[in-house]
Amino acid sequence: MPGVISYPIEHGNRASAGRTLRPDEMAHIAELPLFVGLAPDLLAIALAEATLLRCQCSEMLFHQGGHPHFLHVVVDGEIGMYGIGCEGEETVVDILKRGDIFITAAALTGRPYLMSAKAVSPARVLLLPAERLRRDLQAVPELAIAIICGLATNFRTMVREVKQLKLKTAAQRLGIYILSLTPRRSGMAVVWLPHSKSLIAARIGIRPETLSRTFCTLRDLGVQVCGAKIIVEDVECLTAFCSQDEEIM
Amino acid sequence: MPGVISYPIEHGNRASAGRTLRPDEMAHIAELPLFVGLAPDLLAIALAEATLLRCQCSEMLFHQGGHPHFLHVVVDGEIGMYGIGCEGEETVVDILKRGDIFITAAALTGRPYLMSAKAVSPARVLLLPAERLRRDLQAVPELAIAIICGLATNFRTMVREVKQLKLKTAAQRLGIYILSLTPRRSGMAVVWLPHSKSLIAARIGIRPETLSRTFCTLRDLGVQVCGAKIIVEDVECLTAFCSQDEEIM
DNA sequence: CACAGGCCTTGACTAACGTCAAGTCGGCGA
DNA sequence: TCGCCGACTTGACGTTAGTCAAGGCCTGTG
Repeated sequence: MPGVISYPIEHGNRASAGRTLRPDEMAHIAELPLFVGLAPDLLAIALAEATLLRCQCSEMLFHQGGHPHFLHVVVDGEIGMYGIGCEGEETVVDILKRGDIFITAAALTGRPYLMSAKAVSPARVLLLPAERLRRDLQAVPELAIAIICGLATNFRTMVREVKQLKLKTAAQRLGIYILSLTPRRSGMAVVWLPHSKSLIAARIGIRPETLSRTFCTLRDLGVQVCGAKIIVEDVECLTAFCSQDEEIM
Repeated sequence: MPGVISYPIEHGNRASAGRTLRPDEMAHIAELPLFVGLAPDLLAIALAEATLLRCQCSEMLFHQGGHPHFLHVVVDGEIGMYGIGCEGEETVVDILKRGDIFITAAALTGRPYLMSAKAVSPARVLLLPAERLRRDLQAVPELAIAIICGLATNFRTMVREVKQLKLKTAAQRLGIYILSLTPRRSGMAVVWLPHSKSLIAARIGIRPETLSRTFCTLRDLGVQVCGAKIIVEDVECLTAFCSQDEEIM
């Protein structure tokens, strides 16, 4: 598994993983969806033992199978969640961005990580000690509810993922991915791929070779590819091809 | 979509969905993992407006796209969670049994159902009004934590599902399914399929025809099929074939 | 400038799984 | 008992995506 086990340090398992927070960081963190609406004193409780981890691009945060000690929150940048197969095959289960909480499930239940995490851009990640958090949840109902909402959102993302994998073709999944990059609901759209094509391939569950070919398939539907720039001539046409109902898919 | 849209009543959307609880039912419900450890007075709060829904086999509980009004908890029997594609193709995302909570995510966030629910055996389902529950979560931290644990477990189930779909072949997924039916970790095992083969096929994401053929593939690994009875000659051999690490897969 | 190393693309081939169409088997009601 | 229906199996074939190999293109580096 090249590139995967070559990082010896698992931040998720280090007690001294990050630094304590500076005031400006504190302010930046208070604006995260998880914490907005939380009274300043409750925020202080929640962040009392929190630290901030700075990651370089492609740095591993932790490995599948390891044991969690922190709840992670993405403050900046993007984190890829990888599933690793028995022969070291990697697949990308999700790519998280600012505000997303991850491994809530592992951290709160004490079960081992089901996924590995790797920064796919330079990133900063807030670490909340799991044991402390479990106590805070009892004391701060608002925090518990925020965690529930985060977890609920993550759960729904996974359900969509399962449905897509079972009910859509590769071309449809790619189309859905492209559509997720544009706010436009009709007419023409120009989008830029935010990741390398191999990462996107792993994200939608195909090989890079297949991704190339799948882009060719979409060309007949008015999707032009030029490097990382994608021109969708008719968003509605692509939406129809993907049979995409945003709300429930 | 035969059999799916033919049930006009959506219990999930009816205010008078079930009956209030009898004492014996109350006791049966108090033993659910969601509620054990909850003090009797807190349990009374949580169940104050709860009702019990009795479902016949293959009765629809609600449809994908609908709007949730209740948190559902399986008290008895089994509930299939179905994803429905644009042409009416059905796939089974999960099959829930006693103790499992479902559509927590939809009920608590107020978003539409991502899945349809259908009883796959006669079943009883506890309905907790969503609005009431949201208030209770504030008042009863123990309840919030129980909900978090339930959601976390559900989330991890979905992550496993995604990893399996992306990293395992149909034969491996079937093997993993069979292994999930036996507590044995080595030697010989006899298991009985708890569902029809077409349901199992939808569960692991293949067609019924492919399931038949896949059973033939597993025969070479010492898996004998006789109706619903499955004999696994060597559990470890099958486990190795599936590259199955229970903990993290 | 040459060159190495990624990343992406393309082609030829293969494997896995789906589709369509019979056909079998067992259960159940008239 | 008969006949029907639904669930399952089997065969033939098609489609989709994976595999392997080669080559292009860009970028960073000596």
